[in-house]
Amino acid sequence: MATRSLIKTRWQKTSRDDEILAALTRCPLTAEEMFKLSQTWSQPFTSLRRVQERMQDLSAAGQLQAWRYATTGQGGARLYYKLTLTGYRTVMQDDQIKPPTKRFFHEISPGRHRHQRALSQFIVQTYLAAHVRGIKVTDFHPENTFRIDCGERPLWPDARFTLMLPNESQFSYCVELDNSTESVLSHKSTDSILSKMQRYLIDLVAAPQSYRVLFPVTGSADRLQHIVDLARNLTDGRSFSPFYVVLLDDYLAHPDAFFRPCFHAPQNKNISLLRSQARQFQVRSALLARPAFV
DNA sequence: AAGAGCGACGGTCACAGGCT
DNA sequence: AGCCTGTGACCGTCGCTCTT
Repeated sequence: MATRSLIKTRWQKTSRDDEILAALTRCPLTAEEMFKLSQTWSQPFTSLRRVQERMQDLSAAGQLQAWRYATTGQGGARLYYKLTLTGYRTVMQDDQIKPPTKRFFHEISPGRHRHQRALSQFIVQTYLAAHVRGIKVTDFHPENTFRIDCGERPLWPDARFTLMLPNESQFSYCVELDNSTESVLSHKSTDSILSKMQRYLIDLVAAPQSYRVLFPVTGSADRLQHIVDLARNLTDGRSFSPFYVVLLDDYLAHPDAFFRPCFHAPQNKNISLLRSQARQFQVRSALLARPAFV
């Protein structure tokens, strides 16, 4: 038998290791989240235990590093894994490449744990939802790596990605995870939801490729309603709004998340993201010459 | 104390590649 | 062809840590 100490000193990369490393370029993940995500791979893991073991082996090989989430759930604190610089260079196949952000390989500060956990769950679910419908997720930008210049201060979405449907139509999204830590309506704060929506609307007028902004909400249904109401006020009188709001728990509840009526937009309650968007896409194509917003 | 996550360890099985 | 070796996947158990 191959002992673990041998693996530590002589690590051999498998195709599954490539998937693990690639997944961690998108966001930090726990073993449980990696197990879920692996169901979209050609060789899914068959047990959580095995995922933990492999992540441990990769850590011993210097490819990953683990820290504990300050959880409030039952049982011990979960580990979350991030790439090391070595691991990042392995997956990018470039031994000179620089980190995408300053803190990309650093421990997450405790104040960000809830936000990060929710964002990672959202991203994993997005890949699962795409997988069950044969949709490809392309052009993925992790948190703080996609800059949108608009107005006096740039926007840095929590994630940015494109969905490519089997019929080759494409939809792009920015993600703004709402942890109820920012005020919804504040004309002073540049981090308020209002300020972000205004800046997205400015950018969408000039953007060469249209996109939607998703607001997964970890808080209450009231919070969700406040955000939907704000979007309605901002886009009142227009045929559609680029903002889609969803309770994170609803989004995570079923693998077919894109086609379940769990999203809320100013013009409609309980709609599915892709069914409604595919319809809008046809309308938009016909009216492309007309400016869309503001 | 109970429950959950995880590290460490020892084991089996399958497969690939090298050697005789 | 048969054997040996190395490796990855997988399984079960034990003990530790942490939270409720």
